[in-house]
Amino acid sequence: MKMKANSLDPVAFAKVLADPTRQQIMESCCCEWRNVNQIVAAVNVSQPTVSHHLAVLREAGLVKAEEKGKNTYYLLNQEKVAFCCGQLITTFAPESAAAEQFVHLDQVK
Amino acid sequence: MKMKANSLDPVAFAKVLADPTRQQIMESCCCEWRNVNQIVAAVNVSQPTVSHHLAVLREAGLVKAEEKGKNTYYLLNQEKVAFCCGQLITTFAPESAAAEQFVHLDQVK
DNA sequence: TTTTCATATTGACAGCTTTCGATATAAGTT
DNA sequence: AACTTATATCGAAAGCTGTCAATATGAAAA
Repeated sequence: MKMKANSLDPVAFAKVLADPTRQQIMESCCCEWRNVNQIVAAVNVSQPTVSHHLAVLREAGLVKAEEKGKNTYYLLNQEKVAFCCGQLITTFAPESAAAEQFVHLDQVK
Repeated sequence: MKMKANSLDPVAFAKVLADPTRQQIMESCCCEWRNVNQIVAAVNVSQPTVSHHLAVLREAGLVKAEEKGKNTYYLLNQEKVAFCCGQLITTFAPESAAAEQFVHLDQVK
């Protein structure tokens, strides 16, 4: 059974998501590897601000980073997002229809 | 088809969740109606602080409130939580296994 | 109607967060 | 080696947020 090293508690997860710029960044690297300049072009803030947000996302394990020459490419960690959302649902919507899908996560609290 | 009056965008939803006290409050009224004193007893902050957080949750539509004599009872809106988590999943984990369950939400963006 | 109890509101303060310009770092280019 | 390009880090300013004590409100109890 695979050991899940870097988990992310529901408060920390929500804090990361609780910013519009960060959500824009997440969308922009959701499904394709994007370098910082591409992300800067997609959101309306300065390059240092984007780097700051990427650091937050990196530290939370919500994006994967890959250096390639001069560039650093980022990709959203969709599986981690899904896992954290599953945590939220089992905790705060345990009796909802949606919760059934996540029962197997078997929260240890 | 039922019109969904008060939606909640993903940033606003995350902001509400992005506080440990608020998550504790949500847990304490997740599955049973609780009055403010009961909630105060369950979390380690003052009564005004709890009232403040309950106001935030109320304004977001994430709790239902019911006055009964001197007391006000609160209950977490699990379906709304589930819906918002579904939004997060379809937006930020669209290629995950979990996303398939939420496809029917058919995001209008 | 006075008192008590439950909850909400107000005002203030401390700490955190977002943002930026300036600068550092470090890799490729000339 | 000097220059450019890509990204990260630093330091500071502005605004937001959580918290509390004090107080207001409003309903039931005495």
